[in-house]
Amino acid sequence: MNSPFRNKLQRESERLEKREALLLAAVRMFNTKGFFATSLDDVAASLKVSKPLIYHYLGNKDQVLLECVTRGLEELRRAVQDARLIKGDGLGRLRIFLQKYAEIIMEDFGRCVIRTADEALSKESALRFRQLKKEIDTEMRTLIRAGIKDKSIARGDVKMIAFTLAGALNWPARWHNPNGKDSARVIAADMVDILTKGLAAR
Amino acid sequence: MNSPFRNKLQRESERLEKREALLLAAVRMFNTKGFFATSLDDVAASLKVSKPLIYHYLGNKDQVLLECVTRGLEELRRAVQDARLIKGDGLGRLRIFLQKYAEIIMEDFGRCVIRTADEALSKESALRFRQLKKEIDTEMRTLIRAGIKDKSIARGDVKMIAFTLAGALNWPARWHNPNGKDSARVIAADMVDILTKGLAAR
DNA sequence: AATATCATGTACTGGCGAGTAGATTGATCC
DNA sequence: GGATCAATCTACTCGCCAGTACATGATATT
Repeated sequence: MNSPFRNKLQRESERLEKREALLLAAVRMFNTKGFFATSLDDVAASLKVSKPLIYHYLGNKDQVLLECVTRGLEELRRAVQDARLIKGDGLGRLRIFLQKYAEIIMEDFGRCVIRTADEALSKESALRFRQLKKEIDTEMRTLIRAGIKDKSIARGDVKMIAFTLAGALNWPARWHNPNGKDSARVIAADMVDILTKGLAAR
Repeated sequence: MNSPFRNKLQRESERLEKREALLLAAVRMFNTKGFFATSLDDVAASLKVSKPLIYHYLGNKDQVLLECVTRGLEELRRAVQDARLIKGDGLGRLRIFLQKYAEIIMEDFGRCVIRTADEALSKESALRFRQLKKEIDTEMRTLIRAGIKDKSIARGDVKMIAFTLAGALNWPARWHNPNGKDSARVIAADMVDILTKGLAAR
């Protein structure tokens, strides 16, 4: 059951669990109070441990933030790659992706991606951060182009389309309350619908 | 011409000019480096003056930021109020507003409104900040509702429509380079078009 | 001419927070 | 059973930066 003696595997997984808990506490605090207004002492205190423990498990503040955003971007990349494998026309595939994208953006790590500005990271980390974001953007544009090609998406400037969509879907990272009653899924679906059909009455 | 002797009026206007220059230097630096990464010493140094001068003309850091965002929000409010006076159907009026909104968001003070998170301000200032934003949001929703009523805008959840539009139009505050070749007007027009017509081919 | 007001600078204080040194305890390994 | 390693703490250093005290020269006011 719950013996105080652990074998190697248990210790390993316990370590990971602690690491995870620290990272999660950090990202949540970054999201609610903002990166600069959050001290590592705060994060540590919220779990009733001391700051050096964060350095032990996660490294310095820059590394912590980089890992947070990398996780978020990893999820987004998975989403975009999944979308490519789906059957259906370009618009359909894009819609699936957008839905997933918006949902991720309302989760802990995804939200952090949006709320994090380059200045928060060290030069090298910021570079990496931009690279990863660029990847997502590129993939997204590919999806849009495919839709235009198969005529399911209206012709237009692909870059502007991508920015417009991303902007709209990123915004919930700022206002959505994860503890509120509005489900991320419904919000995402609503937004995707508005974006797909447009404002104008048909 | 340029005598070293000034009369009262000239002194007054010179004072305002200096104040303005300081505020502009501040908001630009906030926008490029981020509020927290910008020290008032930095701002002062960029104009080759000393920090206490900023306190003399503008007050403390919180007041500086509050004035920046208030200016941006003031412009936005003017835009929304102008839109109400225009002739035409709801969609037409909304489009005019959205265009103007996006353009403001790509200017110094407008951009600052979007880039500023509540945590950057003192409690009281943040409260005021939220109030002003709320006003814009309310007005915007009124515009949308009018469009739905006169059937120029497709039916839908007004709140979600407002958020989606605002999100899309806010995003350039993060990526648009004011020194780049892309004109704010064209970008704004493109985005408004995409949002109005939607992705789906007709 | 004396005095108040404004513009501006130099030089300081005080606090916060990132990051580190080093101690302690306990478990693991040989 | 000593040597190593992991987990954790306390207690520091050091630099940055908001904000202030105070000086000084210039103008304006009467």
